[in-house]
Parts: sequence; structure tokens; C-alpha cells
Amino acid sequence: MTFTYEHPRPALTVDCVVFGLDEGDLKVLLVQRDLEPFKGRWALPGGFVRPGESLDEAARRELEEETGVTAVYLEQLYTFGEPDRDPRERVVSVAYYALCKLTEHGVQAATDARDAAWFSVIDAPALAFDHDHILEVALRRLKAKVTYEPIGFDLLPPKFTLSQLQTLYETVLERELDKRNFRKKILGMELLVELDEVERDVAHRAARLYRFDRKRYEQLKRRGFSFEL
Amino acid sequence: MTFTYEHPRPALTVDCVVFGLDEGDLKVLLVQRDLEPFKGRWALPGGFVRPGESLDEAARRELEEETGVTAVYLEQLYTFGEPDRDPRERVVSVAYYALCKLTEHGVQAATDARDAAWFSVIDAPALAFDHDHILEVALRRLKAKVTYEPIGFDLLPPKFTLSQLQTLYETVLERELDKRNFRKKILGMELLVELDEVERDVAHRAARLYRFDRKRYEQLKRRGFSFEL
DNA sequence: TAAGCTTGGTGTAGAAATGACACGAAAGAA
DNA sequence: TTCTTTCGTGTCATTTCTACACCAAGCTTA
Repeated sequence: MTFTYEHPRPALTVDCVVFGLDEGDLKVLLVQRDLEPFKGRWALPGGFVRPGESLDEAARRELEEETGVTAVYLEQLYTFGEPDRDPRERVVSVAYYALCKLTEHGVQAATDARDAAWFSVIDAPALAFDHDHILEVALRRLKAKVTYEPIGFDLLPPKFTLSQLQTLYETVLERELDKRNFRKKILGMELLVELDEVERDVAHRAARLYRFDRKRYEQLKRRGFSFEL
Repeated sequence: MTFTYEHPRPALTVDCVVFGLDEGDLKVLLVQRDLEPFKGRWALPGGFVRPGESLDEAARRELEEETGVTAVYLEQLYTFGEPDRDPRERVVSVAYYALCKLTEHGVQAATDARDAAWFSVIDAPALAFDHDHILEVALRRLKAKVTYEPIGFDLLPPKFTLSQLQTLYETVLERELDKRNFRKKILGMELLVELDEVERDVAHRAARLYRFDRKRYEQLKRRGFSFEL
């Protein structure tokens, strides 16, 4: 079956930059291409937008299909449409970035569908197409976004310590933060619920666990609160 | 001549939200549709992306063709791809927003190409397709952006007074600012050059004219300066 | 079981940024 | 010459930011 139009149309794809957090290491999920062009090179997971599905849906579907990851946070990043970004033909790609809890999508993603694997963003390999550029834009956006919206929680397990949270911010922002000031700021936002529970199996004093109160966040956001770090 | 593909492809368009400033009034440039669907309704200027042209180029070209406006500032906004946003067939639209000096593209735009006209954003008519929604997103983005990047200058003539600049911010942000604090902040950024010139033909004390030092802005930006208001 | 190691958890003070506030000067209009 | 309008300017109180250090808890190991 074929489809015919009066004017040429670019192919439309979605690509996803999926971030995960492994201790003090920011990781990105890549898939290895098994077709030309760029066969064998690593690339962002993505694929064609299907009829009847929205762009968001396409991004979520491709991510799930190609890597098995069901990301919690997914946001449109930018649309890349340089005429020659794909050597075969014109392809316009709507890029998304996603955050997911690495603990839940651990190493098995590497064996799941195709060849997917997590790479440190600092030493990721050279990617296919203009995906290096897309990754760069995504990183810039992530850094900007965490400073004024509490999206970082989507990178952590549901229960976390304040130290983990601080490490997250330090990792993403690539700078150190003062422990006391950080705790003051974060707790002052009143977005965290202190749990009656502490860390387990650590070789030192166990830290208190917290969870992110998403409901409260939605509330405060509607009332126009800001969440700058 | 026709074009045939193995899979269905959405049509790809660009749409532009063009902002202009008329004293204390933020305006948006609209065109009246002369074809079904939504014939006679006002809509954002835009059109199909042509082969060989980038998305940015397409936006600039459509804007120029449909309205005669050559906007100074143009930035990609968001890509809208709900399957049913166009009743005829699937159309994915990459939306841009643009800022231009209304003084240079005054009322003549209304008579130029087709039927283009400036509307106050506060009482713009109901638009075709999902353009109301796009306009809303553009406004939100513009408000956010002016608070941390000095893009507002692209809405003013090359030489302007501090009062004009303040009115601009007050208009876009929809809140009043303190004159003395505003001047302190703005001049403290060292982005303005004081000219040896004052306003003319005003029925009161003439104000000093300034111009935006774009070179210096690029410099400071590279050095990581921020420009929060 | 005592000493040691590691991380958890807490407050204060000086510096900087913010926000509120009022009046004389300039220039054209009446 | 008087009136009207906008221009242009500084200070002070409050809030926010930033830098900084020590004891407590709990496991490890000698």
C-alpha cells in the first residue's frame, strides 16, 4: 500500500533523550542502529509518527518499544528540521526528553529490546545523525529546568534521602551545593513529606527518607508559586 | 506531479505568532483565511515547509510572504501535532514566535499581502484551528522569556527612552514596575548605550534616548551573565 | 567493647539584593 | 508667567543569599 500527495512531504519522526541517574552519574539511554545509515552507531531511541497518534504518544510508544522504558516525565524539547540532517531523505524530528528512575529500568534495558544501554552523558560515544546536537540541547534544557521546576524527583526512587536529592542537583548542574542551604531551600518549598522511615543497609548513620508530594506541587503551582533553587 | 511514499505522512507546516508593540498595547499579527476550512476566520500566518528549506527559513519566508513583515527576532516555540487539529487531514505544525518593531510594519501590513492586521492580544478574535491555543502558549513563553533574556528590545524602535522600555515590560508582564528600581536594574545590566539625543515633539520634558548594545549582550552572554529582571 | 570511621543533621552572621517610597527639574501649552 | 506633564534621581528597611563547623548516630573492626 502506498500514499500519494501533491507536494513532497518530509518524513516525521520523534526522538527521545532519556536521562537516568546512577549515583553521581547522569546517564542517557541509547540504542545501537542495526540498519544503514550509521549502522552500528549509537543513536537516540525514536521512530516514525503513526497516523492517529499524537506526538507525545508517539514518543512514549517508541521509547517503550525500543528500550522497554516507561519514563515518568516526558516533555517536548525542540523540533529539528535541517534539510540534510538525514542523508537518505528529508526527515523532520520532534525531539523529546524524558526522565526515569534508573533503579526501575536497570541493566535489563541493555538486553531487552534491540541493543539499548545507558551511557554517562560526559563520555557518550559520537552519535548518529545530528543526535549529538539534540543531546546537547536536551542537557541544556534539563539544567535550566531543574533550577525552576521540581522535576528532578522523577530521576529518584519514590523514597529518597536529602543527600540523594542534593547529589542529583549537583550532578545535573555540575556544581557543588552547600548542604545546609540546600536543605533549608528544599524543605522550605514544602514539597517533601518526611517519612517514618530511614535508609537501610548502610555502613553509617541511616538518613531519613522523604517522598515528593506531587499533589501539593500541583496545588502550589496553580497558585503561582515558584520553585527556584 | 505527485509524490508517493510507503507510509502515510502528515503535512508539515510552520505557523508564526508575531508580536508587536503599540504604546501600552501588545499586538499580534493575524491573517484572514480565504479558503475553507475556517474561511473568513482569522488565523496565524503560516504555510507548508518546502523541500530544501529549514524550519526557521520556512517560518521567515511564510511570514514575509503572507504579511510583508520581516521580523527581527524569531524563535521556535513548540510543535503541535494532535491528530485532529486540522479537520481535513493530519497536519503537524511547528510554531514560531516573532518580535518586530511595529513602527516599521505599521498599518500598511493591513493592506499589503492578503488581509493581515494587528490585534490586541487581549481582545483578539477566536482563531482558526488550534491557533488560540498556540497564541496562548506563545504569550506564556514571551512573558517567561523577557524576564531572563533581553529580547524586548526587538519590539522597540532602535532608539528608545527608558519609559518606553518600562512600558514594554509592564505591558508584556501585565504588572506595574517601580520606575526607580526598574532603571537601576536595567542600567545595571550595562546593555544600554546612552545617546547624545533626546525625544522630539513631545509636550513635556524630553527624555533621553538609548539604544540596545547587541554586541555587548553577545559578549556578556558568552561569559555566562544572566539578565533577570 | 572501645575506638574509629563515615555520613546525618543542625544555626548564625555578614553581605547582597529587593522593594517601597517623594520631589525638584525641564519643557511645552495655555 | 503659570500650569501641566513627564523626567530623573537616592535612601532605608526588609528579605534573601552565602559562607561556614561541629556533634550525633550507627556500623566496622581491632
